[in-house]
Amino acid sequence: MTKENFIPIRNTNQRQLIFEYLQRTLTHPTAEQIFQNMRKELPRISFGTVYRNLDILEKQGLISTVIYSKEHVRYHVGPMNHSHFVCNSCDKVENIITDDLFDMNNQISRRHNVLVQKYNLVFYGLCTNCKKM
Amino acid sequence: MTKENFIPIRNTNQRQLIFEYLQRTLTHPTAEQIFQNMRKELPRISFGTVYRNLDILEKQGLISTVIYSKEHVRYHVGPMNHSHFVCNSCDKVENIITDDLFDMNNQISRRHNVLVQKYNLVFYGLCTNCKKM
DNA sequence: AATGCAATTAGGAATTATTCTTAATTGTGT
DNA sequence: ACACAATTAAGAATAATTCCTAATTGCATT
Repeated sequence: MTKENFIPIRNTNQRQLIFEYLQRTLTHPTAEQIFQNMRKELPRISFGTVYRNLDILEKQGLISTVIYSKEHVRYHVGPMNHSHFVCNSCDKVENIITDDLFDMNNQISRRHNVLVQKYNLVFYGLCTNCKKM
Repeated sequence: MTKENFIPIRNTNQRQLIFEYLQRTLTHPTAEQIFQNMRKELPRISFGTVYRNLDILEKQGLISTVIYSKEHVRYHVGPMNHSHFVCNSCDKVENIITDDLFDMNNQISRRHNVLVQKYNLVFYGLCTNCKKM
């Protein structure tokens, strides 16, 4: 990293609080939900600040994004170490342990001569409750 | 299927031509790209018609959608029998054969007591060309 | 502790993908 | 050929995200 293209990242209160909120929440909130929650602690926060900080936190590798649907991107702390199941009927989200796929990035990288940096795997269907009905 | 909730699907020229376009194209076009291409054959087609017909074709199981990014949903003919790799640098898309994951829907269904109907798996990274630079 | 400056912020406007509304058109069963 | 419901074109409406700008703030260096 040369001096010219090094852009320092400052520790701002907004970014710190957004990260702490993501750490303590168990759901995988949307940007809208994050914005609404941050307003409790930072009444003057803006949507732009939320989006910009989510991007920065993701670039730093501190959070991951999951694309569940075309309408909503979701965020959660830490790297992606599991997948998600979304119920088509009630929109509930479940975490899915997919250890068996752990080595997939390397496999695909080798097989296709590319560099896989991450993957996004989402299952859709009916959850335990909804499939009964 | 009872008589009351049976809604007949008519064979319209627009839907037929959209489907034929998807059959002959090798890329996985976005709704915008589909719209632009259809205008060559149907100069008066509207965006609403494209979206509505893509939904209908997907419900009929004739096409599938892939969510690559929060900006763009992509469409392609037939059921999802492969995954995709998207280059973070040049946005190129490659098809990835993932036969090994074929039984995944059933496995997850059993393990989590849900009904998995489909999955969406996208890999992100650097393609053969871009990783050289 | 004060200063300088670049990174960041709030606020709101702009953009973009998608959905909705409505009157006119068209496919299909009779 | 008719009737009627499904579909269409056209454009307005909605919603998620990005962009713009002037004001603010974190931090390195006095």
